[in-house]
Amino acid sequence: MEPLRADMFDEICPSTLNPFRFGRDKWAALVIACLEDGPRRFSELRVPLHRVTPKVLTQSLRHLEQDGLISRTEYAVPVRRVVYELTPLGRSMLGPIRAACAWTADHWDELLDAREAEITR
Amino acid sequence: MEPLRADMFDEICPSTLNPFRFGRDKWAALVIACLEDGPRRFSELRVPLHRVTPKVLTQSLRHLEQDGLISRTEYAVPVRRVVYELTPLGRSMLGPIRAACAWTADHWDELLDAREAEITR
DNA sequence: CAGAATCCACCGAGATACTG
DNA sequence: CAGTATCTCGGTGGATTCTG
Repeated sequence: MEPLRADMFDEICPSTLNPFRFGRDKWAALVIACLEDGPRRFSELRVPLHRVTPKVLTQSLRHLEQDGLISRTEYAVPVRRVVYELTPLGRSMLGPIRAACAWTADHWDELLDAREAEITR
Repeated sequence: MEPLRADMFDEICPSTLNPFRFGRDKWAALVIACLEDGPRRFSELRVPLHRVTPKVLTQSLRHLEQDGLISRTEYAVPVRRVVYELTPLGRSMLGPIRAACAWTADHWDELLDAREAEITR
């Protein structure tokens, strides 16, 4: 599994232009995206989510856990490690999420146009 | 086109249990649902959305309009009427929305269980 | 009828600093 | 390493009252 890139969410995410939201809070969708390829450690998640403070990231992870979408596993040896992973329930969300993302990609220009027309009005 | 029922969204909507959200604000998804079958007047929308104050409903409608998802048309005769309608862009969202709603319906019990397990912990 | 104006409470989110 | 503890601030959503 490849490491997550630091610029994974630069520029566009999260944008208010996107009319779809997943999870309870602002960063939930990005966390889910990070976990698509497999389990990740807290510090691994912090790389692409470097604009999120640890407090807020923890909050988001707790919410996802409370909703049964991710699981949290703690190891003490050889060093302290906490691993987050999509549950089967969380993984089953990926289908509708992909449908929504495809729609957004297809209509991004229209969304942009609508917002820009509003500004110049 | 049938009138919208007053109990259309009673009981469950909007629930924090649902991990999908459409539009920018709390009520956007319900407005879209109301417009699925065709154009509706402001006062028609107020029937199923009776728990939403007119100010907040107007806000939500304005947001949807700014995002190009609905259109607003005003008539003065014979009486004042303002009609809201899904744009083609808004209508094209219905596909992914249905996918998300189907997922939620399929996994509602699991979502409920996860939240309840959290409470008793 | 279709809102606008005003005021207010809450909560999500961020900054900063600290810890088992 | 993986978080907590405070504090703060702004924005969303709601109650109430008023209007072209």
